[in-house]
Amino acid sequence: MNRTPLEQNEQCDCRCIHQERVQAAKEQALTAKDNELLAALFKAMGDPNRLQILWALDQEEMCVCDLALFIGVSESAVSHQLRQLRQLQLVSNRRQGPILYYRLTDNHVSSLIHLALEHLQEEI
Amino acid sequence: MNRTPLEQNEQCDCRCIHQERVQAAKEQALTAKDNELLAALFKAMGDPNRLQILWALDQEEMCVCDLALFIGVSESAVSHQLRQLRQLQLVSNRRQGPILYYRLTDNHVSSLIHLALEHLQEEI
DNA sequence: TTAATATATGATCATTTGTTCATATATGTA
DNA sequence: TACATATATGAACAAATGATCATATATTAA
Repeated sequence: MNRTPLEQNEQCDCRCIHQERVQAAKEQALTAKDNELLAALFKAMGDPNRLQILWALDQEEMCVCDLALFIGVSESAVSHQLRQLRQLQLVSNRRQGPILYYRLTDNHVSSLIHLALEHLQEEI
Repeated sequence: MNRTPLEQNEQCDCRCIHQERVQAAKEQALTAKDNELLAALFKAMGDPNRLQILWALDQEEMCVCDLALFIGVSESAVSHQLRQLRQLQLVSNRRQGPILYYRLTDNHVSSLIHLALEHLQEEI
């Protein structure tokens, strides 16, 4: 085929384009920023270890050591993952002496996981 | 620190472990399989281009050419992404002559996206 | 202050990912 | 049949990812 990628507004009258559908899709599309943010959110939840962390924190707050033991990786690895989750504001922590207790920032993540879980269970 | 990762059932009495929390987390944990499947689902939704595809298909079925034009990448790239989404059964297609029209397999994906979007909007 | 604990962070590296390019397959038409 | 169109697929490669290791920081206790 060997074609260069099409520009956003370029039309191509030599292909099976449904121009009106593309146009409608563009009009109803998420903003670039929203799309990026949404994708980042799903991506953060899309790693097995991070998902285990989120699932565990949905039940009870835990410290880094607990989480490391729970999911079976080093504390450093957990800490790196928690940083990502913190940056996306999916988790928060409170300090009690030297220990940081992590928890879910709000219940949105929990809702998403449970909704997705329903999807899985209907699937099979 | 320089420690080897802890095994699933290994205890460590020299750290800040809350043994009962770890135990509870293990008891309530998702099965390994469910965790993997869930993560795979979120991961699939966690790429900007795939998310745009899913969002567009939530409105109307579209062919590969349409999608390529819509998100501004090559048809080959779209086809590769659609394969992933197909393998996870997030999208399905119907053939009409030489053209494959893609659509969302069910409305779960749509629900997930909209729920996540609410999360974003409350966030800001 | 010194030492120990709990966590964070930077560098490194192997693996994974997403795109492109080239090619293959499938359908329709002349 | 031959040819064009629509899509799929495999190889290759750059970029992103996630873990580990070594080290740094923060808190507490001696």
